[in-house]
Amino acid sequence: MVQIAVARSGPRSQEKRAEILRRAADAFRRRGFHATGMRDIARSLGMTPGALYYYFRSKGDLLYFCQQHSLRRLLGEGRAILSRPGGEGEKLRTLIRAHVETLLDETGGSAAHLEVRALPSGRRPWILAQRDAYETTLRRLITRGVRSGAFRPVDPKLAALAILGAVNGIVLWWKPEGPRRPAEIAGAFAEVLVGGLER
Amino acid sequence: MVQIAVARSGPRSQEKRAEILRRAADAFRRRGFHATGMRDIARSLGMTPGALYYYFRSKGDLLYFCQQHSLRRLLGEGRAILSRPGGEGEKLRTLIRAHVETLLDETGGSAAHLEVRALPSGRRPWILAQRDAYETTLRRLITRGVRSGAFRPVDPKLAALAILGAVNGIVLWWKPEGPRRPAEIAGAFAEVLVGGLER
Amino acid sequence: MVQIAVARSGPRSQEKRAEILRRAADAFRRRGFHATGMRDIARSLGMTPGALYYYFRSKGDLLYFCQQHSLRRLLGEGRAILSRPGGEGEKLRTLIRAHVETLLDETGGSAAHLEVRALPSGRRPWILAQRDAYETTLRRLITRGVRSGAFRPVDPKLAALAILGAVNGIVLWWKPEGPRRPAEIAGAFAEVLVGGLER
Amino acid sequence: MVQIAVARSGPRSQEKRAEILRRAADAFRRRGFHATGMRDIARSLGMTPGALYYYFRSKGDLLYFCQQHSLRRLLGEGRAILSRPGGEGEKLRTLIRAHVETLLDETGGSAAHLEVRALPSGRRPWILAQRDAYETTLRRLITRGVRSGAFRPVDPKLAALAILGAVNGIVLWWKPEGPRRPAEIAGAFAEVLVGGLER
DNA sequence: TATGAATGAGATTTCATTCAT
DNA sequence: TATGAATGAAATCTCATTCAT
Repeated sequence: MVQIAVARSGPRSQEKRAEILRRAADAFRRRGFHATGMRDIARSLGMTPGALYYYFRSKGDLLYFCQQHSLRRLLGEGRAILSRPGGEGEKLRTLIRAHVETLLDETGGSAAHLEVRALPSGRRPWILAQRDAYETTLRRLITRGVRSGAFRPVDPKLAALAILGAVNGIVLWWKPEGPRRPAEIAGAFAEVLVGGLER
Repeated sequence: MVQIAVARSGPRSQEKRAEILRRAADAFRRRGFHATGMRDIARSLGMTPGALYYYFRSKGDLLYFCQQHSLRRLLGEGRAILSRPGGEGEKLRTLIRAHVETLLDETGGSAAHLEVRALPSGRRPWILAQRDAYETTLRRLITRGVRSGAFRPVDPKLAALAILGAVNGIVLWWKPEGPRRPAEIAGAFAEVLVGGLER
Repeated sequence: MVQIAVARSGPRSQEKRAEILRRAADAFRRRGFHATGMRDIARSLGMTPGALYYYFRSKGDLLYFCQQHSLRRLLGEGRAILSRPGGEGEKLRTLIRAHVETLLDETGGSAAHLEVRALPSGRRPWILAQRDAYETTLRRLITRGVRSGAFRPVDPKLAALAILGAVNGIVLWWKPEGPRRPAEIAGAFAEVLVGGLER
Repeated sequence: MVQIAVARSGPRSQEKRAEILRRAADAFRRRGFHATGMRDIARSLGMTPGALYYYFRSKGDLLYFCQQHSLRRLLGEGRAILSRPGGEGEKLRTLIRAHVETLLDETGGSAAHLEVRALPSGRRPWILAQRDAYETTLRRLITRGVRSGAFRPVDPKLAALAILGAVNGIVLWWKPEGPRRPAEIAGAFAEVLVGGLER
């Protein structure tokens, strides 16, 4: 089930596909989609550019599967968190922490879900739908918190966007070799962002 | 004084330069720097691509001056706000509102200051310095608030990055033709983001 | 009569035309025809590129008139030298010295007659004819010297080309600010080319 | 050993690289570097312009490797000649003949070492150094001849430049399809430049 | 006479992609 | 499965030239 994100079209080794996605995601995150060439990705894998096309149809598909992987994981975690018992504040903190840690999880190579504009148009709808679903999950949690009185009466949509912007923005400055560990960042962001909602 | 950002190299009408920058910034914001061609910018101005080079040395320079314009304005406003009397909470709200409105001010054509990676290397240091200066301004305000007891004991650097991520992220989804006015967004973000810091 | 090379089409100040040609020739000599832009020439004159077109039809024409000027002078001197009394050896030495000094005469700005390939096709025949005429003059002098016994029995055409190659090549390395004066070079070349190296 | 000039960066068949260099050198020699487009070179090889970039990084590099090839060969021959026994006059004649034949050797595709100004700045120092080394070789031979009394007391530097100018100038007028064979030209030039014209 | 502005053709170069082997 | 080689479209940029003023 875990491999669904990656498994496709028969024999093509899933491991290799996953490895490629990891490197691609890493490159996209560091340099941006357009500034990253297939050459760069291939070189970082010790392959030739042509070989990548045995595993993926196009550069756009590479981006698509990166984002798919990311979003699937985020959405899974998000829904799991929502369905647990507990107060909205605590749930939201947990969700933000999970989001940050997923984003910065190097081995997962995720975090490429920002450059939606670069997606091949045929792939975009699916990603947008998933992204909306995730945003909806988040918004629903906020709405509940507002209703229950746990949160102040904010506009849930804008609050959700503020939170997403803050956490997604991390990838623009964070570097694995930098001083801050993901958990530290995750905790601080959860505190600052949820504190603003709670009464 | 506003035009300083734009005035350079003799006659080359500043108005035209400003007009070009506006359109370029708009295009960069919508499609991203790499996905925007000189053709696109020229067409939106009713010019030929070559004509742009009469006003700007390169596409990278176009980005540079967009960012310069943006940052100059943000920094000016930021410093002005800090030097006024008042509590840190209120100042921070004002600063966030000003930031959002600057970012979304279409006629200013600003908001392109996100794609630092795409800057020509010779131009990057200046932009990074200005960006750091702005971040420092924000961090300093937060630090003061923490010291004065107005804010909770957060890590000022991470708090600043959370706020900046949230507000800068707006340009990724906001469209002039959408339902929300800049002022509305500005107010909501200020509330959510500052509320999290205040005791 | 002297101005014929430059005077054309009525009022257009001949002085200005001459001044432009001097600068153009200088630029062509230093950087080569293709690497020299109309901008460069205009800037060195304190003009705008457009203004040059008031005086000359095209960049190719600029080259043409430079070469015309050069060749006219060389040919005039060459013929004068030939018609004087004296031995062929001495005449050839004088001709070489005159050629070198003309070539390196900065104020004359000549020496641009090397890049024949760059001439507009309509202008080429005239230049080629003049160049041939000059070469013929030189060849004739050598032929006479061979006949008179002053020179060894060389192939006059190849000998002429050797001499021309040697002297024209000077512009590829000589710089006004360098240590050698034109007269010094002229003398040395005349000696080596006419007298040879061996005793 | 000959291929060292060409061997680089892995497989990229050296034969193809050499073939490209030959054509490029030929085109540069005929039309000049700036007047030769990558299109021209590609067409003469039955390729697309883009394909050239699989073998060479840039047009400037094409020029660089042409010159490198030329200079390596010239320098090798020059040094070999100097180290042989014999009188300076005879050695100089041999060197000039070798130089001319190398220059006009079509299959070698050499002779492009004149347009130093067009070299990419990073490549220029190497070429200039090699060129200086060659000139030094020649100058040294002349100096020895002067000391030994075989040559008249000329300025060795200027004499060397005269000889180089004469032989390099050949490429400006020589065409493979013309009437004179390289050996004929080589002999005549050697005779005139070493023996002079006068008896 | 000269300028600011613009044009349009062309140059080099990049890059995702393909394909025979 | 993978590679070397090649393609072709597009991108940025340059530059001689024109033209209204």
